[in-house]
Amino acid sequence: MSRENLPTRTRILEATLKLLEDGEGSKVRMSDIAKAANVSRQAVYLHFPGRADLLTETTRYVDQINDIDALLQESRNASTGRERLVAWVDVWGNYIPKIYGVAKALLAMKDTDDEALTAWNDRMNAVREGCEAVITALQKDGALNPTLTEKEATDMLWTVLSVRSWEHLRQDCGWSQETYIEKTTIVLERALVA
Amino acid sequence: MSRENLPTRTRILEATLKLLEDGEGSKVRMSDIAKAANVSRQAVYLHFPGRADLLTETTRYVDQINDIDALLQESRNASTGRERLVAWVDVWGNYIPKIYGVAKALLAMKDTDDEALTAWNDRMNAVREGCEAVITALQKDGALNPTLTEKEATDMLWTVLSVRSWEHLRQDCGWSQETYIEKTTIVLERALVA
DNA sequence: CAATGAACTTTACACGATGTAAAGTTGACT
DNA sequence: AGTCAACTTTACATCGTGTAAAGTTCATTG
Repeated sequence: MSRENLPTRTRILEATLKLLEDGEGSKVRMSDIAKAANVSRQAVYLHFPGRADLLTETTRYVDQINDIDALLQESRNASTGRERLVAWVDVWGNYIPKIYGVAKALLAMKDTDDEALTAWNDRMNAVREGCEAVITALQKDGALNPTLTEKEATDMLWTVLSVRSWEHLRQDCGWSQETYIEKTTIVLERALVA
Repeated sequence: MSRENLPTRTRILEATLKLLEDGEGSKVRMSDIAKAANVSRQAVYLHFPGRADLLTETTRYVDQINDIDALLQESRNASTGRERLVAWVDVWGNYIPKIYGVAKALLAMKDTDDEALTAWNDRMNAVREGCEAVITALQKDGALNPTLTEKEATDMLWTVLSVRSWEHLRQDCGWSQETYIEKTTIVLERALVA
């Protein structure tokens, strides 16, 4: 296993990621992560100040692995606003499953832990900017639903594309990822495009 | 204060409700509730087996106070499917703020506590039935967006009207309750009505 | 070749929250 | 006076996070 040769810090991040990904709602504890990374529980605290930091570093790790910047760039290439909306739903909507495990853990922490809250808000504001860019493009085309302001449209897009909505549709409603992308796109087009 | 004369069980429920309502994300503990109800912490366990039970009983208490059954009935009076959609968004959308405090606490527990999960699912399935009735009415009128099946439309409506979406729009986006109702209605009409 | 130092392990403990257990208090009703 | 129900008080078990400090291992370097 190549895993044994990785530096400890990386092994901890990988272990965290793995446990959060296939852990079905089961609460992942620091000791679980340590065990999975083959280090002592204390070693985890040697590399990360606390649980919140570990989780936020893990999201960064995921972003790095998936080269999120390149993905985001992709959706900016579309020419019309409408195409850009479709591309954005595709890019972000298909990225959610990759971060879901960590996101869920972070979301659960943000009610009690300030650092987790800040970390989560930072990431979600980045998503909001993506949404805003789409709406601006639509507006420029004169293709924005006139009953919504740009802010309202951005917020609505942001909400429908939130991790919570994805979770609801995929887990509680049993939708496949394909259906999620397809139907969400349809609904958003009708809702936002004039 | 009339509060002093109420039976202990009710006083505990009221205290729980109050704390969850104005507690700004602050975690409400059993001891906080006991203190607010003017009883010992142990007395709470005398009336409710545990935290999860207390929270679910509190939601029932809220439903009772607000006579939810009457409210739900109201939205069934509309004649056309479209009117029914609008009425439903109005009724349920305006009910969410009343349960939000308790809902949030229950949502936070459902990841770790099975009883909380069951209680929450029960309540949300009732909401889904409301959504389903709206979509069925739309379909009967031949007014349902033909690119969505009845199930998909129901799920989508359910998702947009979820507590999480309300939370996102009202807290994270800073929308007023009026804007929430108004814009959500507009978006859902465009998305679901042919 | 010893000495140093970095990276871990081991052991132990403090803290906060839920929940359990059991003995003591109070007041009404019989 | 005695009993019962509805509490209070005190104490303790459990779990997970986080802190503290001493001990081990091993590679580097003077």
